Amino acid sequence: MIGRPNHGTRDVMEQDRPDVYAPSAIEGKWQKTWEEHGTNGFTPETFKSAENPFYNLMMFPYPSAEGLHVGNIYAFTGADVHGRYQRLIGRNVFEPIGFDAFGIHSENFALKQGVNPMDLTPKNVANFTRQLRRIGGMFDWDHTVNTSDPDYYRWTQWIFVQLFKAGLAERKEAPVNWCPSCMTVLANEQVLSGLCERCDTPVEQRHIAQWFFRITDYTQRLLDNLKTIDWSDTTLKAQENWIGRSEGATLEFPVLPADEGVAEGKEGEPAGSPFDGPTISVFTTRPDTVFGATYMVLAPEHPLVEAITTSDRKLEVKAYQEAAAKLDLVARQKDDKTKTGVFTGTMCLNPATGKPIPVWIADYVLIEYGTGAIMAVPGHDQRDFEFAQTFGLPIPRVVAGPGDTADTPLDEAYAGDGTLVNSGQFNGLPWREGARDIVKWLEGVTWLGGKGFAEAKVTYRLHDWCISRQRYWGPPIPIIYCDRCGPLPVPEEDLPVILPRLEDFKPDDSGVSPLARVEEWYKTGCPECGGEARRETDVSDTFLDSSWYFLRYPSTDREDGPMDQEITQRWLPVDCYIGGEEHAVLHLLYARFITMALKDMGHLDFEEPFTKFRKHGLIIRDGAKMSKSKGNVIVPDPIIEEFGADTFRLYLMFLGPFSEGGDYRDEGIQGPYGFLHRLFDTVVSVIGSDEGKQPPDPRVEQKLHKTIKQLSEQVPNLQYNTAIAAMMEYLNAVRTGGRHAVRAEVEPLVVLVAPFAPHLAEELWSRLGHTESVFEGANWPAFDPEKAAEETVKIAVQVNGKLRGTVEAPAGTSQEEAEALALAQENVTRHLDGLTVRRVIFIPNRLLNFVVG
RNA sequence: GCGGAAGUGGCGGAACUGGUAGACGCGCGAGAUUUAGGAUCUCGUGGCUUAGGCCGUGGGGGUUCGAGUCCCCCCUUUCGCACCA
Repeated sequence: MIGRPNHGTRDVMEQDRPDVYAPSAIEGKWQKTWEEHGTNGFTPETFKSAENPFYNLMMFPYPSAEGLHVGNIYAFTGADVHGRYQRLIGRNVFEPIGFDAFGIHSENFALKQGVNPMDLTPKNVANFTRQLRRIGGMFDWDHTVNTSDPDYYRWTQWIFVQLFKAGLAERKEAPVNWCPSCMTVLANEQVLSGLCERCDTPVEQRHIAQWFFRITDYTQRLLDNLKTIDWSDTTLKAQENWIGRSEGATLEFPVLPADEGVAEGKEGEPAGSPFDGPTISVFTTRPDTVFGATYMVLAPEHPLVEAITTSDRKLEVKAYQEAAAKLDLVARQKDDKTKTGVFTGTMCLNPATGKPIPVWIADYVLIEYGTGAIMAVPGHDQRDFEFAQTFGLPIPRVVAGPGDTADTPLDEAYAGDGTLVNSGQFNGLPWREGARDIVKWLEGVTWLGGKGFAEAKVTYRLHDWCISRQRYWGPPIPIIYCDRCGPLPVPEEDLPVILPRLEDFKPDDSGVSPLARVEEWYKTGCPECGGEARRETDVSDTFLDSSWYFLRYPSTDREDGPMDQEITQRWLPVDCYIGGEEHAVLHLLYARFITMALKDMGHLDFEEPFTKFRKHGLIIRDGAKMSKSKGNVIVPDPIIEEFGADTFRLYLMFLGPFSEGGDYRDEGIQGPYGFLHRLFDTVVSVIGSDEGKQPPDPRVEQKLHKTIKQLSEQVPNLQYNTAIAAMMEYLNAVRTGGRHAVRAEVEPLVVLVAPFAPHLAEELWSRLGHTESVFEGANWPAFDPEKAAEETVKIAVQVNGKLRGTVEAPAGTSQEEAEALALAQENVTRHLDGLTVRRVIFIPNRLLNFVVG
């Protein structure tokens, strides 16, 4: 009777047969109802006054021309199940969706197709909207955003202006990552192992004046707050690593004048007094090893290089600097690259030993970390060791590991625990104490106005956020340059600065945006003096668009400000955010920073935007990530057409643990499809034949309460795959042996399945005689612990830990009774025959183990 | 190198604080029903087996009455960061 639909045709034929499950008819009907009456039960009034608000957020998609892919649907379905569950337990759930439509993705695609992103984007958004409705999400279509809409980016620009006014946006010339293929600068976060995140082109270093957000002012807070938010562990770890706190010290190494020869000081006392020349600052996490610093290295780009290079070395140093500049980051960062470098001709004093040491430049020292200079301790740092070996520099030991003496030779750097040796008065100290004491000592060794040679210091890996992009498809940075008044923010009443329509929006290698080619656009008047001025022509990073979209959703009606105070207070921060791990350090970090900054400026009263964050896994197919090049991409539309959105949703959630992802197999969808069929048949079968008079079968009822209990624990924790398995098991129990189900057995199951298969649940709920939506009229069923309790249990009987039988007994059977029952079994007694029982282990209701010898 | 996750049937995956390994589903086998079916229903399905058992959760040790689960060593896969001083 129930046929596998052949691409919908069968389904259409069966639309007139009310006893047959016809997914597309049912889903069409309910989607229409939701469209007419709203998906989530809100009116504009109840939205403002929701008593039990739950903000359920998912990561908004970039609307590609290909349409929604399975990964999107997987993520949105998992989040939607969570939202629908929250609704069934009585929360007022706000579940918005929007479009991250600005950015290089869209622009590159438009370039490739030879179309304008202004034309392409609305088409893509319309297609996404259609698909999102088709999968049955509980999306709030009255509160949607599109980052490329002037009504939205007006406020993106407003945020830029606020940051500028707060001193958190600054323009500085800095070495930046330049992607020669995308022809734009990239944030550090967008460079992966020296390659452009987007196109895998090796990234070059360029010096361009750029706008930066001072996220580093917030480093410690971004780190400390991680302890206060409920996020997936791996995501917290990734943020912690990215922020990269290192504790150590900066040490000062006085530069010896080139012509004064070498004046050795006494050990432990810097030579010369008082010293008044320049010093080289280095950052180290191992100040305890300073006695082993036998040379210094500056990054080739270090500003002191030119000043300290002796005249005889100038040519060689210059050549090295140029060679280093040419190397792209990939080549420079190769692990197995042999160490190169040149001597500057200058010596420094090691402030601990008082001895002169040579200053080199080498590309293994990076300008952007620490001070761009290091003290090299070849005995205890492998990179320094390799360098010292290459250039024949001394490699003394200053830390002795277990079993080492001060003279144990080193055949590689020793970076482990140990005690200090060859370190003057600090010999014998464990290295940690040594580090502390040496810093304290060098702090006290002063020269030049009392400044010491050391200072305890914390360094972070996190850099300021470069947000300028020399591209077209983004919000213009709202800044005006006036020769007289300097860079000024666009007055707030003049926002938005509209992105003009350009027919030629192709980026070029000039280091400026295509907007710089449009004189009538960038020429403007100075907001201060009214004189001739020029707009900033760069646009801002896409990640700025997405750093605050969740703040806008509830306030999309508001036209005179980015956020409505009252609504924001009611709905934010976000109760639960579900998204992919790939944004663990990009989007999630920026969103936290922007939220903190807005809080400090008085626009928000909280500083962490996402109270709870859960990452979802990845759907793979044939053991690999879906990609066009591998040809293993699943196009969702035909599958939804064939099996229905409910089946597709259920299948995706059933594939594996939601947090881990799953392996998509085409045939696997038959399982959930059959389950929904059987559910439909079973529920339909109780209508008319049983109007709630018949009591449920006691065994089925017990199973029902166990199932409710299990789902009530697992669904809120996103453990969907096992929750679905439990529902299948329950339905199997209801149908065991072809028995006839009764209403009380199946009605609660309709509610349990509703978050996963909302259309079918609505249909069955209505057929059961209810007039309201299941999400309005039904409550998540409660379970009765007494009814969920097992009445009889199977106790495993073991002899010496090996299973020899099981006994069935009432729950709570005593050890004596259980033993008696077990000893009545021939298979048990046979194994005890002729042996002494030394001990009996009894775990009530579970296990009985005879220990014999 | 640093940081994290994971190795269980033919496959995806279950297994709470150590307590009957393989739930649920796919696939496969047998049968029923059907004009037919890639539909539905029933039963079976880790391996070996002398049919009593034996062996089985990446490998090797250990703790325990009992280990997928705890401890030690190793192997593999995978993700994030990475010449970060």
